[in-house]
Amino acid sequence: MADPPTRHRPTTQPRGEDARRRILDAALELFARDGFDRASTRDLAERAGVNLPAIQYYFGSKEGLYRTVVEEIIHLMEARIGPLAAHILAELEAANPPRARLVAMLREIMEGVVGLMLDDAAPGRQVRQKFFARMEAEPDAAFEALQACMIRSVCVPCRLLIARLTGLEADDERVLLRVMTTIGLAKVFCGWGVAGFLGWTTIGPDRVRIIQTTIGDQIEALFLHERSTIA
Amino acid sequence: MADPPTRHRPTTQPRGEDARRRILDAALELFARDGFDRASTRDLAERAGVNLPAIQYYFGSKEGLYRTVVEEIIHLMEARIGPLAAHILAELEAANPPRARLVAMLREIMEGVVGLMLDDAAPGRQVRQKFFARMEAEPDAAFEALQACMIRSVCVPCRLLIARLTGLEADDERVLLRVMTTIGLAKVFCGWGVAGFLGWTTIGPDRVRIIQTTIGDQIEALFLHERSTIA
DNA sequence: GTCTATAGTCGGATAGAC
DNA sequence: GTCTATCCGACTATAGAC
Repeated sequence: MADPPTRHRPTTQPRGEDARRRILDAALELFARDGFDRASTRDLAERAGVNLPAIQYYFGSKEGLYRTVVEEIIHLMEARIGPLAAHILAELEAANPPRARLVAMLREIMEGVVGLMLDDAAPGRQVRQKFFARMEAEPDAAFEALQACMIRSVCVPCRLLIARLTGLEADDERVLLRVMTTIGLAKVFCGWGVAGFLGWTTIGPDRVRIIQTTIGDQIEALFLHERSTIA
Repeated sequence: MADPPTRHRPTTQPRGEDARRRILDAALELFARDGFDRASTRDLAERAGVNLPAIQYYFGSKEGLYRTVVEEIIHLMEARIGPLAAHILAELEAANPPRARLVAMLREIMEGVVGLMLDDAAPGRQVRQKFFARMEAEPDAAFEALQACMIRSVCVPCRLLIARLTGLEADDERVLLRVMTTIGLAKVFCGWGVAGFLGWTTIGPDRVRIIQTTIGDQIEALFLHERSTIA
């Protein structure tokens, strides 16, 4: 998995850019479905409607293509939940929001995560879910950036919010543990279980809303009252 | 690592079973670390201290060895949390336990799961965690049995308990959603984040206890009061 | 039962024509 | 930039001696 920096030619030619795009789309789907190893470059080229060497030409190597795919996922994540995280950090630094507002922000960020993961939009929900699952199974070098993105956009704001809500220091172990469980409330819905266990074949915007409400309500139940300071 | 020179002489008595066992141990570790595809039979044979064809001899094929490894994991799970699940089901059928008892049982089963996953005992915690993560990433045929085991031992009891606690039917969608979030409370600790995010290098019995308490306390906060009937 | 040697296959990468 | 044909390494599995 660690080849030297290849000569990776991202030239922006009209005809080339189209082939490049098609390879990227096919790779996103195939890597998610089969994983890095099982996805063969032959199958990939066929699906993309290009010839085999095109992969080496545009991305240097199979792994170069893989890294590019992961980077695309990261950009999607960053664009969707990055601004929200930044806003929360700014608001926390500028003022000392009341308890209800802190809980609302916590709700917002966790609902944002599942909204992003379960949204049946462009690159396909199942693809994203598979990629997300693989991130945990294979602590790949390419995935470290994705993990870092999640920590920056989700864990850090979540941690600061819970520190305020519990009245503990941000690096207190109890805060970290509650960050984990709070994330867990939403994270279960990012795995296989959503379709399988709930018996849902599709997840429309209405069902996303139901899940978000479920998570949000429980966050309120856990944090809205002062009692939670003890835990 | 290497056994003392006392029985260095291969008298070919239990030699077959011994080799089989060593292959199985090496496979458990290697499949967890590298996954099915990346783990090569050559590496495996070397680590197990046997020759290459021994794998075909004892397990028929690489995939046969893989299935056997997964079955071992399933047996471990079944032995640890199966009896608890059976007991809960029996108690629910025989009587109508008070609210506090229902919550206690819910606590017990979720704490049992993380206890099993994080216990630094025999086959190694990290191995189990990796296998668990892979189960989600690769909906393998061999893993379906493991998923079925988890549903039978965790999801079903959890579902019945939450149905009683909320006063809803067991197949109500709201019950299923709360089963998901409740499992989520514990499931986050079965992934990579435990060591990484919490900054722990090892997880001793004391830390397992802390995690269990965290989860249990929040289950109580969510279910102990009648308010939860609304969600 | 154990081992050496090898068969047969597949997949990633490359050379070089167009 | 695109393609055909090919190389080469790695892998699983097996044949057959001991």
